[in-house]
Amino acid sequence: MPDAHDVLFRTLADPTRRALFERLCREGEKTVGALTERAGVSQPVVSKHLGILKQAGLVRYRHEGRQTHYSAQLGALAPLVDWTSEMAGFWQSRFNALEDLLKRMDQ
Amino acid sequence: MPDAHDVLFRTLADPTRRALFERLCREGEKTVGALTERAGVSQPVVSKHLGILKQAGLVRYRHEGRQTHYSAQLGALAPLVDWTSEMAGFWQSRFNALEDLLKRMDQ
DNA sequence: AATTCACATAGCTATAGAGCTATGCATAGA
DNA sequence: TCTATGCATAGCTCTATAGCTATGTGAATT
Repeated sequence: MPDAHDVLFRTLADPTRRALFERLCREGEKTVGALTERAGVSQPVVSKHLGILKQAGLVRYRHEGRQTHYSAQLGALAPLVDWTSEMAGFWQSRFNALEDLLKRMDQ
Repeated sequence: MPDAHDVLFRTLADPTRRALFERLCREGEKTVGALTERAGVSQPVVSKHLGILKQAGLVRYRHEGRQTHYSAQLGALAPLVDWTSEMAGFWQSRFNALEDLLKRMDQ
């Protein structure tokens, strides 16, 4: 079973899907129809991508009559943020370790 | 042609490839042989993934005799950080520190 | 009640790419 | 020079999935 990073990276790796998420982040809540207009793909494809984004926790929806309004769920990006910070942290600590070593050798 | 985000997300979406990058971040420079030992896939597959990571700018290598030493190139994560920051505007402050760090360390 | 509309689901095709084995190409060592 | 080693490349197979059209479902409209 894939971990949280896996789901997020895989979900956001598709350009069409990421573009949908970006639009929801930038422009706020949108209906499926509104998203389909500028998505460059058919409505079923948009629905499918939204379903995948939903499963990843990146979006949520709200029914209003026969329309479905989707919106971004930004909190879901946290694992991605953490992962990136962690990688940067390891890098930095090794850099510092090297600095310390060089300082000690300098004496 | 795919943009920088596309390349990064696609490159890091594969678990095997991301694990290789993580190991290089955590443990520093490694030879292909050392990476292959714990990768769970064959050596050619490791080489292929390293090639893709290289193309994405996430790693670099150095030849030493018949060995190739790979290491993480963390600066390449900057576009990912930027994208995330942009999407999650209200987390911006939490990320400025990391962004600055990456900028200073980017070679 | 019948029709139209908004979206979801089903089922299919085609392609991308992750894995394998076999082999090539240097370099190190005998 | 001949063999062994470390890695890269070639060529293949197989699975995952992004896209499509057709159809289902439920709400609004007449």
